[in-house]
Amino acid sequence: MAYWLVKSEPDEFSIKDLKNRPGETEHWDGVRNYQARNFMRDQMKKGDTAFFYHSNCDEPGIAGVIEIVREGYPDHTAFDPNDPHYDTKSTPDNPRWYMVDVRFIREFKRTISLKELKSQRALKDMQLVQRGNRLSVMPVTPREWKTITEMENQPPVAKSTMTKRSP
DNA sequence: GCCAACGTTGGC
DNA sequence: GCCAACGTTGGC
Repeated sequence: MAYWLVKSEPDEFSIKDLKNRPGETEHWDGVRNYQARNFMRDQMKKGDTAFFYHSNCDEPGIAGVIEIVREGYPDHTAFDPNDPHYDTKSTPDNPRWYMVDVRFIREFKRTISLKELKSQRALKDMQLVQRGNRLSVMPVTPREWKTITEMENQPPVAKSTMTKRSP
């Protein structure tokens, strides 16, 4: 089983929104980047798990875990002229964009913030924390996965607060 | 095939 | 809202 990370803006679609969907399942549509598409179309497998990352919000970071329940198939939102992700170059006969179906597994007890991920030496090579990274679907190594899931149970304590004295 | 212009992402 | 870092587009 492979590990992944997928990004979504919580104002548009959050991990809570996924949990509230029928069957806690939804298709991951709207990806319009070739590298991300290739991952979904070619490499994501049923049973793979992924981190649900909240981007472009107050506290960017990983909010929980989801599972791939259906492998890559054409993203029909690209065929819909009324959809914001409509693409005239994608047709049912020759689809350009793909999506997968995902199911909610669990929400982390706390969001593991991007800031915290960046501060972890073990994650310094992770694609997510590299400068200028904009990819919305990316692989996560088993080691990175383990590191991050363990971080959930180790609430970050800022050094500045550790040295503070009680009044 | 080069590259400038443009559009988007996403942290801050 | 700003802007750096990208990806895409299209003229040549």
